[in-house]
Amino acid sequence: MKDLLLAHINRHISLTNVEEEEFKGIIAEKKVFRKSFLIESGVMVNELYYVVEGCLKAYYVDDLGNKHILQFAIEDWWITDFNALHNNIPAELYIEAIENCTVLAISTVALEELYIRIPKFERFFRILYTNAFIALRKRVMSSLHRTNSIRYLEFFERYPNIERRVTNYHIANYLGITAESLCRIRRDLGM
Amino acid sequence: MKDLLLAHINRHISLTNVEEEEFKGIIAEKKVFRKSFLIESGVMVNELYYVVEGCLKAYYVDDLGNKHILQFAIEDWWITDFNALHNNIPAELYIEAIENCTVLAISTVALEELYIRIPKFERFFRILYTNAFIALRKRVMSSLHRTNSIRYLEFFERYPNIERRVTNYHIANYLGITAESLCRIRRDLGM
DNA sequence: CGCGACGTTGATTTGCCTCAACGATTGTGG
DNA sequence: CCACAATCGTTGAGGCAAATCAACGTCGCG
Repeated sequence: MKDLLLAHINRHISLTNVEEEEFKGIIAEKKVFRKSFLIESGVMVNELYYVVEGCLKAYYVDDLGNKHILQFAIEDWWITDFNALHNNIPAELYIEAIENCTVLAISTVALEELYIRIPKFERFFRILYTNAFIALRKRVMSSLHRTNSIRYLEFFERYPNIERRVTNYHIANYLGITAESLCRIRRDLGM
Repeated sequence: MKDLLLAHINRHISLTNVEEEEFKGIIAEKKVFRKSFLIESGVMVNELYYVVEGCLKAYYVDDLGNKHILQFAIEDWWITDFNALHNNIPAELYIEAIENCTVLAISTVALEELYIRIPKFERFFRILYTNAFIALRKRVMSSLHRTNSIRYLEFFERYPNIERRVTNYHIANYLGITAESLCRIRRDLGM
């Protein structure tokens, strides 16, 4: 269970057995059932989540009550309300399970202490956030300057394993277009 | 000159005089004149740039030859082709000076060595990339789910000091809309 | 001076949203 | 296990916001 996460981490840094054990001490397994929430708007956030199994979505609700999906997460992905977590402000996002999930929760307070004892973790998260930043820049390029049809195809390249696990409505929402438009795009693409 | 950068870094970590001197050793001052390039598409990238003075833009050119501005940078901002830098692939972006600039160049090879000697820098860049990631998520939310008029106003909140330094054409391009549309938005807002 | 970059306005087109309807599928409670 | 409700995918009609295309005045610069 926690080994999946350790393998993920060891792709970027090398941990000794002692360090692995110490890290295991600050992570806790959580089950989240379909339609229930890991984070709800307004709460304080102090954990980062790594998905071991299942599928979740992060969305916010605007002034008009419309939901907007910002991120999906499946196995081997990270999710939380990063803005709330790092700036110690109440969550703006809802993080809801689309399937029954198993996640590993990491308390940032414990993580901060760990950074001091084992700076290698600082390195790991530097690399992780750098990669996340780069991936988001690609998404900005895609969302601003490409047709919706191409953006739909790019979605599948980026999330090849999500297609059958979320509805088209979800994908349309993530792309910022209506479900009807997405349906017509799919028709025109012969899908 | 380099003190501006050290002050920037010391907002997140505390460096001793010795560490500051060591860091100064891996940064080099560069002048970039208006309309000249810090990075051009196709070249290999091995430096990160901190802007001491001036204004630059990062853009890419699509298959149809259209430019798309991804980022501006002014004093106290960082800029480079992060994807090319971190994945050791040729640059996709052009980084061009809009004004005559002074930047500080940090070689990532030297930086990697510094991370090992002084892990505090790993911490600094972890925090820097985390903040950049969070800021980009806000931009994604803005670009996908808000009207162009609101996005234009949000641009000024985010870049309050850029308004008089770049043309409306640049801003429109950054927002992914046409200059004509932006002009009409400005008219309707009474600007 | 003359050229090019920039900002602005108008006319037309177009892609997407909105609203509405309906069949298929899934889920749920009696 | 069936009946009914909710969700999902799909299609059509109509409208709107922004793109496109075109034109023109202003400004700064070589």
